[in-house]
Amino acid sequence: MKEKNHLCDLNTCREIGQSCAMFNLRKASRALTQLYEEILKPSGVLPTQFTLLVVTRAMEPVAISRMAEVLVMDRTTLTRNLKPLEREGWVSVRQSSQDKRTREVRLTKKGMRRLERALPLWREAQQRIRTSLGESRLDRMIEDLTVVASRAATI
Amino acid sequence: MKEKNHLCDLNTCREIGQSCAMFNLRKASRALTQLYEEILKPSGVLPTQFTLLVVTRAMEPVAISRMAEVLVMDRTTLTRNLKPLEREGWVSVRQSSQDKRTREVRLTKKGMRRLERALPLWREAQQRIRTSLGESRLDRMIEDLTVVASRAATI
DNA sequence: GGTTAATTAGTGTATATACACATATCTATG
DNA sequence: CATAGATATGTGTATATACACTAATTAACC
Repeated sequence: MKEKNHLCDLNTCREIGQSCAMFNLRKASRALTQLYEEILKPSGVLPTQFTLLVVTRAMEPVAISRMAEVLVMDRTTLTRNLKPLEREGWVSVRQSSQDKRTREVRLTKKGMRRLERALPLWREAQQRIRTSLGESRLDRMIEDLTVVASRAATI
Repeated sequence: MKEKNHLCDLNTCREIGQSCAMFNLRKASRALTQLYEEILKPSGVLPTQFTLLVVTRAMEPVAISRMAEVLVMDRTTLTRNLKPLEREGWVSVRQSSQDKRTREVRLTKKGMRRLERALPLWREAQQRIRTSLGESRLDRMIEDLTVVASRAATI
């Protein structure tokens, strides 16, 4: 008997480490983020910042809430994540003329140049993980991740 | 021509948002973490804290570096993530008697009780995403994530 | 046995994340 | 058109994350 009285006996906890979706997702996220961070380093752009530059470019001009929605990121988190980019002058965040509540994010020329500098490095990082995992497996995983992101937000 | 002169033309940036492994992994990670956080809330245990309790339980007594390695987490991050758990009295972190450099993490009785309280909620969260995705798909994804975590750390 | 290497860990600083709460603006309704 | 409800945003606070640097201890080598 011993341990078996507990919900969280040893075997259970070892099993959780291998089966928990959240744990494994966060772990992989840390690992991959570190890889991208290292490769992106020469460009002076951090992983999240690269993402924000790309999404800004793809959606500009875009309201903070709308952008946060696409990123599945809390609105207030995005506000704060944009600060370093504003400070560097890579993006501008200005009040909309139509709706004075809304603040619109845009990529600046400087931000565009920085993104151009980071892009080849991103390709390198992407290629490395792609080669290591195999194309079909990576594509499959990204598809799964997309589903998780949309489901988790609505379940 | 117009935009095509840039490496980061519109279509490229839109494509990156859909194909970047890092972006999609982080996005899914945020989404799933929010789901688990909401469900775990009544237990007073945050997602990362739940993970630390489980891993501590599975490995105790365990050195910080060893635990960080398993978590694919920077050692200094783990040191700081353990602080709230120490403050709550859920884990103890004490110098090893064998090696005075090493500090060993252990689950306390209080931590065990808290973990017992959180476990049913974790099962609920796990079940929800499992049902939503389908067992085989979730298992497959977790397998892929495990490979990513180990590969990314060594590439 | 003493000096150097390697190992283990913490701090300073900066970014990333989100909840609770507060503020400003807009829209719809009477 | 005044006001109530909805919408868009920012701040305070706490946790999560990692790099650069530093300190202490151990192991290895001569």
